[in-house]
Amino acid sequence: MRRIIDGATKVFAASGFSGASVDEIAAAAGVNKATIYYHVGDKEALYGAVLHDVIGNTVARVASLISEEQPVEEKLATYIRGIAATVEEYPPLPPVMMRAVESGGKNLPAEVATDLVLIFGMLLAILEEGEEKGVFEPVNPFVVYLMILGALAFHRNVEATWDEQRELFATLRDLDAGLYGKLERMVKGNVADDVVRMVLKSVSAR
Amino acid sequence: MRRIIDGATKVFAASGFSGASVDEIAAAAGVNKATIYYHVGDKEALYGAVLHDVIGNTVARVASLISEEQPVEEKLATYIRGIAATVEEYPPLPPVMMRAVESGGKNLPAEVATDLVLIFGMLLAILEEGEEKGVFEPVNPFVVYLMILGALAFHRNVEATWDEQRELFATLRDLDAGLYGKLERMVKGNVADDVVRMVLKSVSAR
Amino acid sequence: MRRIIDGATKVFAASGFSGASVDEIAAAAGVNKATIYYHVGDKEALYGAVLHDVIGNTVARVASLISEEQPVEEKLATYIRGIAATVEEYPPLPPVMMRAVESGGKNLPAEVATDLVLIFGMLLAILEEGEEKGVFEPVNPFVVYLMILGALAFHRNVEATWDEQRELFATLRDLDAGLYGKLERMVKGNVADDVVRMVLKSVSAR
Amino acid sequence: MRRIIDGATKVFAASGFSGASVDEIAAAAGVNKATIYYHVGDKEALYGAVLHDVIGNTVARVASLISEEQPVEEKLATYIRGIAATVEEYPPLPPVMMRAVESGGKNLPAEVATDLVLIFGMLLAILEEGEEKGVFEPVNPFVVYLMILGALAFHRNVEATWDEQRELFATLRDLDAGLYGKLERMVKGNVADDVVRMVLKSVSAR
DNA sequence: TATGAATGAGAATTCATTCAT
DNA sequence: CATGAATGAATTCTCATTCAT
Repeated sequence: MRRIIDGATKVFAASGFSGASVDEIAAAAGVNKATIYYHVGDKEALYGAVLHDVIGNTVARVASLISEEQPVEEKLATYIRGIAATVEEYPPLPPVMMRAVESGGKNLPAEVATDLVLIFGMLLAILEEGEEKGVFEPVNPFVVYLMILGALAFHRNVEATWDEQRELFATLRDLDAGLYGKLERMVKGNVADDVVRMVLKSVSAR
Repeated sequence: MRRIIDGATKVFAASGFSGASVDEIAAAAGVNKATIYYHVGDKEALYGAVLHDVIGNTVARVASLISEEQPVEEKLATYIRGIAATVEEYPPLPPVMMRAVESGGKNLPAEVATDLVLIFGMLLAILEEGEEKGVFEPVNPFVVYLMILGALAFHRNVEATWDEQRELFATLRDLDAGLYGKLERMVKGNVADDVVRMVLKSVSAR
Repeated sequence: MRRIIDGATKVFAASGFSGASVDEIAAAAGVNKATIYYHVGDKEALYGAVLHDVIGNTVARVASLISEEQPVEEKLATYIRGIAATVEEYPPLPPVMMRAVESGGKNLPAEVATDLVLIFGMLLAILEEGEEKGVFEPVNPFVVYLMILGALAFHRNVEATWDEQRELFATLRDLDAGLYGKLERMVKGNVADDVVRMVLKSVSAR
Repeated sequence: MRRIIDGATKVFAASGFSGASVDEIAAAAGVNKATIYYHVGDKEALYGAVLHDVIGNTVARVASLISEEQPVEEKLATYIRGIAATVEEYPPLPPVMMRAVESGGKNLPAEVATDLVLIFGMLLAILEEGEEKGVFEPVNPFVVYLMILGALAFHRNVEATWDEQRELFATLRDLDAGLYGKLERMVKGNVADDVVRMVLKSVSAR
């Protein structure tokens, strides 16, 4: 089971739902194709299992990092860094989460929906606490959520493939070497701190 | 040609690159499958043509909205609202862009990479101008770019499919009606203004 | 063992040899798939066991109904009614027998062939006795056998599924309500008596 | 199209619906497997097309043989011989028809149901005419239909596979050489005349 | 005696692509 | 410029069978 989920996670993350083939997944997992069907069910069920595994783990991890005693700003920072860290250690997360949201629930089992709500609920609680304490000003928590996720998800992705795309951006490099260099530094830099700083600034009272 | 691109855009947006079938696209476009090959080339070329059409149009539109005379904060607001408006009128944009970035350049022709850089370049120019004028503080422009795009893209997607997902979130509604109601209001609300406000706040000097 | 045979009979009758899956049979029997292999052997052996069970029982039943003292016409009537009664009580018989004959002996073990010959031999004996006594005229016993079996088997099948097919024959009903009504009465009527009458008439001397 | 239907007819007749593989059919038809899907649709549609072709042809043929001027007994004989002749020239008919009826309409397209009703309607008309003219006595036409079809269908099948089954009946041969010889003669004999004679006798008035 | 797990072989179906017309 | 037909190569999924426990 573990091997199946891990293999599938890798392949789904690399190629998306329709891009991934069950053959490929079986090979990556080191099991027979039929074994996947025996234990998990069809491709869609497998996809759901992967999402639940990946996102559920993220929820657990981030929850464990935040402690009640922290000041609320720190909680928010921890939340962002927690997601960023998971992303760092666990590259498949962003594409998988992006698809989960983006697929709009098609192929999205209830467990996964719950996971997504849970992880959002954590942020909501932090923002409400901050607002009550007068530390944060009223904001749309969903927008904050989307900005954090969007930034981390996109970034990780671009970073991961920057090198492979060297040719793609060759035109740019020839055209405007300065811009190219700047872009490269941004892409390769540590984005988590930037996100923390910007989000904190944007929600803080005053 | 127009019909082919439009049909393909619809199908690619709905199903992604590997999820879309040339048959489906031909049907959506109302042309024979072979005609697509005659005019555009293979599936990858078709995908490139769609991306170029969609993203290129966005670049042009946003560029036309920003005038040199505007104060830099307004330029930034216009930029964000321009992208939001394109998204509003042109639903396929976010999934297409998300997949373009997410696929990490696989199936991504050079033209499209250029488009993506162009649209980022516009933001970069605005942020640099703001910094020079002392209106903005130094930030990682790429992070800003990602936050804007991420928020708008994710949001549009969730909004578009919220109603279809009603069942999925039924558990949540039963569990915590308050949270559910809040979430619904956030999802359905006008997100562009929130993004503008938060981004401006997060980049402004002081 | 009993449970296996019963489950398998049900499934084979419903789907035929290749249409039935061992998984389905195991589920219908309420035993583990491997248990079937342990007790019976492979699918073909299982099929043989089912046929032997079903047809062997029919042979025994019909044989027990016919007594030496009966006049030969009554023997023939008893034979036909015996088969009809078995069919009535034991719906899987006709499809199983039809498939057994129809498959042309593929998957047909020797035991079952013997059963089929035995049941035919009983008819043969009756017809020969009738001929000797001058009650029946010379006929091709095999044709008589086929007519009896064919009529009972087909009928049972059509009757069993008439209601499910209502839609299929809707066109006919709209077209020619009279014919439809007649057909329905024929299908639902007691066919055994009709077969007895017609067969007796067709074989009787003069 | 012709080649596909012919190949499929051969294979379905030999192995039944689930026993037949689309690969095998494609090979028998001498076309690529995908071509079958392009022209006909899935396996079930293919099966329906075969049934319609086979049974529809039978209807047409038998109808063309019967002329209005014939006395009604001859009409009945012609009807039976017409079906027998079709069976003779067109071996796949019986198993295919048996399955059509036996499947109870599952997988049975409306066209085919119509065909079956048509061929039965012809017999019905003959029997009613005979009854009106006082030549036939009242009988259940459906039973007559089933006896004719059953006898011809089973017979053709047993005959076709008698030789292949030689081993199966070896036990019988050793046991009762006389019975075996008789059986063989019956099986190999011309059954159509026997059926005509018996059916005519069983329905005739007096 | 019974079973959960595993698997190689094959089955149905789809798909991107080509080509003659 | 357009299209119906054709196809090789995958792709998803099933199945009969085995085996360690």
